[in-house]
Amino acid sequence: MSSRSRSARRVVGITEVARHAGVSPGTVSNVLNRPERVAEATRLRVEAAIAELDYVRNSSGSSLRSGRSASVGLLVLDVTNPFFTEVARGVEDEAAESGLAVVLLNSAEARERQQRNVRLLAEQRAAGAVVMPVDDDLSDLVWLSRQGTSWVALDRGDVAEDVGCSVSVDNHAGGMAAGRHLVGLGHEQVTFLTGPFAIEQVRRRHEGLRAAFEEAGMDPDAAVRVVELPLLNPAQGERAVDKILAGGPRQRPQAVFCANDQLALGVMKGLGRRGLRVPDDMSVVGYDNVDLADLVHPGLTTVAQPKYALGRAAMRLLDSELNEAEHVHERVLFTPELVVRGSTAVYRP
Amino acid sequence: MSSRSRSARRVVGITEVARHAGVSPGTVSNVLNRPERVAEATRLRVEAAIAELDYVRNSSGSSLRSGRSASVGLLVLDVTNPFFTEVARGVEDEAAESGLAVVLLNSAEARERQQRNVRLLAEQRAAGAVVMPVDDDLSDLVWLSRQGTSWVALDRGDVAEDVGCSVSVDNHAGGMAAGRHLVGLGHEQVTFLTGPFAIEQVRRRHEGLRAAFEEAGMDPDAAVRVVELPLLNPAQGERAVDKILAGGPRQRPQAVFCANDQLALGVMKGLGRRGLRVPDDMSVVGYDNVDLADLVHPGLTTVAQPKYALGRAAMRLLDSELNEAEHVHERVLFTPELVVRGSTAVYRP
DNA sequence: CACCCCGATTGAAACGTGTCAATAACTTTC
DNA sequence: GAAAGTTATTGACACGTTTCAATCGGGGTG
Repeated sequence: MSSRSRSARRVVGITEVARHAGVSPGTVSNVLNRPERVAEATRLRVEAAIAELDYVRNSSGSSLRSGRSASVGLLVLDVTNPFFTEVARGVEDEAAESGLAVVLLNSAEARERQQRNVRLLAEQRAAGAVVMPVDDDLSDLVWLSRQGTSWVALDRGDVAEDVGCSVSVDNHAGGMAAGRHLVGLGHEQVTFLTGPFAIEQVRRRHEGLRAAFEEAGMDPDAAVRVVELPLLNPAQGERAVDKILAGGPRQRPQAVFCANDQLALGVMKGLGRRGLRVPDDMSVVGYDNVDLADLVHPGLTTVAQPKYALGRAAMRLLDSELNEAEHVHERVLFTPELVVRGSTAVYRP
Repeated sequence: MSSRSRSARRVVGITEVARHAGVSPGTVSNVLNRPERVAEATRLRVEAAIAELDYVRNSSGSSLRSGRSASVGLLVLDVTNPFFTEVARGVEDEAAESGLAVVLLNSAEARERQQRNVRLLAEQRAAGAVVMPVDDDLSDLVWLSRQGTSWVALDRGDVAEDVGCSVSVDNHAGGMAAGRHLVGLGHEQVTFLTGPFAIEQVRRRHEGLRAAFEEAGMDPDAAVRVVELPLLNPAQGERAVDKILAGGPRQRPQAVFCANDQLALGVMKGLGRRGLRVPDDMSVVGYDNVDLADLVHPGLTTVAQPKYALGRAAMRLLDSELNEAEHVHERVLFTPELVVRGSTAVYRP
């Protein structure tokens, strides 16, 4: 005997419920969607039938009919990155309140996977999407809106307003906050450790950092050195320590500003392995304020992004775009905040 | 002028493609689903029409017709937990190879949300699901299979084989590995810091830990003390340090075994804040081997779970269940591995 | 009592796809 | 060149839902 019992009872549809309650399918549909239009007595009868037959609505039917499904996609760059998972929580909570289902899709930082996911959303006739694009090329998304699925870009402030909505954090301000903090501590030689400059966010952080030095009357070209890495993960950060220290103790920077906490944590580990102490021998600043920034020792000074709020705002924006008849694209900008912990200290030559 | 251009061109269907290519809709369907049945020439003609009209299939139509959708759900306990996100990667990669779309749903450790998500899967007529259940009560899942959606339980080895498939890691062996390690280092007083014992996994780890002491000829009741917490997160771990140290230096345990890395990292922080050094004053062992276990200082000794492999195996199992005509539920068990880092050391009274 | 009105319900049509039996076109064989 | 066989294509229908114009029934009004 097989252990599957699925075919025992065929899944029931709206018509069977209707027959069972002695009404027409249309009435059942009304009970489900606009209960106020149906008389108390019949409503109760239908609800009883629904319960008795254990009817569960078939969303394929609905969305076939309406042309749209009631779910929104959330395209994240990387499911394993804590930054994105916090954002996901925000999106989910807000969506739940609007009665929308969230399907989380992972682009794994790969353009080709993003494209596949966008296509999937189009095939499912998703109502909308919250997207963190893998790079500056938004043509996939433009195509998506032509297919009738609206979207909101997340963490990408440079989206033109005639293309789509966006919610992001002021990266220039973030870089500047970090820079001012380091300048205030007396640092004069800083390395900016970053991912590819093709990513707009890190470019802006870099500019902000330089602006802080300029503001203090220092020459940013002399003060800020850049080390560019292909990926923003801890292993890369650890390996990059060699490059940071290259040139011997003479030219060693006094502080490292990392484009991301993962990178910063890797750097801290790499420094420790080489016998350098943080912050005595070198200060380290991260970006994002992931949970673990507070767990390492010393705690990581970092630029905090309002991750959860970011997610909520994006979803709220999307929701209003879905409901407004005439929508004008909007741009929402959050301001990040520096969180000072133990990984930065006054520079003592 | 509105900035939305969506209604510019109605989304095209299979019939319009057919007309454009001068064939019947059925032929277009064949081109999409069984291209070998259609003659080369017509196939090319249809493909040209598809490209020209930028046709994208409507999955609502397909799944309405077939009764099942081509996507599988992945129900995780907590999107923010690195353990689950690694598993998610495994599931996604395997699913991509089988041509299945993965929708990731978050139960947020809440029974009520799990229920909502299960219902959502039923409404979408999902082909299957990989589920990490919130607790021992699997009635939601039994209901789900009655609705025709098969599932594989993840990380829950006690699922009866007549109920469903499961893929899990041997928690008893994991607890035992940690225990043997601590015994070997000479520890005689260990605290097991854990989440609710209602969770089967942590019960088994506890048993394994005790078994290791028993094996060494020691009395587990005397050697192992249990501190139970409501949740398994870093903040809880940090706060629990008070309980661990309660009773003064005399009765202080020599080591702490945590049911989870997050907890262990919190404990390490809490200990550091109280001026206790790891591993000199106390050894700490975690469970999971998340990325960050290797980034803190000292590195966290922990029981590694094959997270990615776990996800892949679960998805593979689900896929075979979906394709086999006669399926017999299966149970797959992985063995965890102890990773020794700097957080544990020989006990020196 | 005829009329109208109004709320509640119905019936039919449509959404886009997949299936399958039936047909058409074409090839081979004698 | 006709019959038999093979391959390619068609046409119609079903899936479950929603919508909307049409209908029904009952109560109030003139």
